[in-house]
Amino acid sequence: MAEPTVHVVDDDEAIRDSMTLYLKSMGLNARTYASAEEFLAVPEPARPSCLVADVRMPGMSGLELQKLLRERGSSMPIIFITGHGDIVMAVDAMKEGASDFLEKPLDNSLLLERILENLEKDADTQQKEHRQSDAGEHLARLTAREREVMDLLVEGKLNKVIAAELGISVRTVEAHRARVMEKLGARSLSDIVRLALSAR
Amino acid sequence: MAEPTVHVVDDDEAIRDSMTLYLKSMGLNARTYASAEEFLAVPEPARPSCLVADVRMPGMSGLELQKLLRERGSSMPIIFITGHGDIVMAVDAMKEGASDFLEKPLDNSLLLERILENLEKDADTQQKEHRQSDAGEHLARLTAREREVMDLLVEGKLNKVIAAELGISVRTVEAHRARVMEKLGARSLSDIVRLALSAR
DNA sequence: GTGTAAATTGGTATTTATACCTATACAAAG
DNA sequence: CTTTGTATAGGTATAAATACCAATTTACAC
Repeated sequence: MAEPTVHVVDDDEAIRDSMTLYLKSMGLNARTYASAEEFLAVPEPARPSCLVADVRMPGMSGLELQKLLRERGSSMPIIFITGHGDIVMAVDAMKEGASDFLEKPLDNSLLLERILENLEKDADTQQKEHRQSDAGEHLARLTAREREVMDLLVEGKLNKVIAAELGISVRTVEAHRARVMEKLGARSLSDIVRLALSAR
Repeated sequence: MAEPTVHVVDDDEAIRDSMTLYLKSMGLNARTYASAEEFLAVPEPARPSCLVADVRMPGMSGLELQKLLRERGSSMPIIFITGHGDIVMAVDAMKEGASDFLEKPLDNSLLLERILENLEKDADTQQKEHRQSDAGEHLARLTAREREVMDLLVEGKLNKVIAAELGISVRTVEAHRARVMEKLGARSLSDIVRLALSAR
């Protein structure tokens, strides 16, 4: 597993510096960005990661950054920090999937605790996503016809039923079925079913 | 599906009355409770339901009520309302799985909107939970031996392999397998696999 | 056009699973 | 003691899947 990293996005240089100093003193990898735009400009960080972002910043706000990341499909945990937040803002952020919402002035040990929680959670998330994308890649290797046959197979239909539904011979279904098993590295029907279910 | 119902828990009678009046005028079923204790005293409400609870109340607080319900395994959506809340309180509630956190004075149309969202979401949740408990009940009907056979079956093993592993004849495995299919109402192996996976 | 991947179909033999049937042994519950 | 449920095992016949083999057609890219 890659080195866990904390990504700090805040327009206030003093905060960036002190936070980085603190996190590094606690043995954590930390990177800083002066704006949401700067964070988005770098290649997607390796996981497990945790984003610590100010809500109010010149340019793109922390909440807009969150929205963009989620649309982009990133599930990176986000801890918001704010000097002048209110309940509505906090609740909205949480509903959009923020992990936490802390007020300045920051309690460093509290922040660290939350960061560690989220790094751990993200490691699990990453594993799960990895399994899913593995399954997805395997499925992507199937041709359209093979995929059709597999879907019907997963529904529990017999080769002869599949053949009838697709208007082809049982022999052809058998051929496709064998190819599906081979491409997916499955040794039994239950492997196929599990793979199909885990991929969605 | 049962009638969707809103459960209002607030110690302020004026708020209970006005909210009930409003919700009923909008065609919703509403029940009121003067305290968390009173809500807990009644039998668990039918779903889909949505709980609207004040945070600060004499006796048990709204947040304590939420904690208790979650421990009890209830997934009922909860909308908190509060007159003197702060960010920490709201964030904690959201992290514990609250659906929303609104401040008094309440905007009735906003509240209604959130309630409707949550009733809809709860209908889905209920369906999902129903399927899961169905699966669980079916599995509970199996004898220990049948369950053993089923587990190996789900792992993709052939009858003869199962027979060897359990030290019994293939015939017996076939008998158990047939009983499993019958008890679970499964028409194919993939039904079994799906059921086994959805039950955990 | 030529080549490649995909989809299609067939033969044969073997292995598995299924659908019926019956039957014995044992333990717990009535 | 009898009944019920469970686990065990077998017979027979059919249906289905698998493991090998080989072949034709079609569509798309180079």
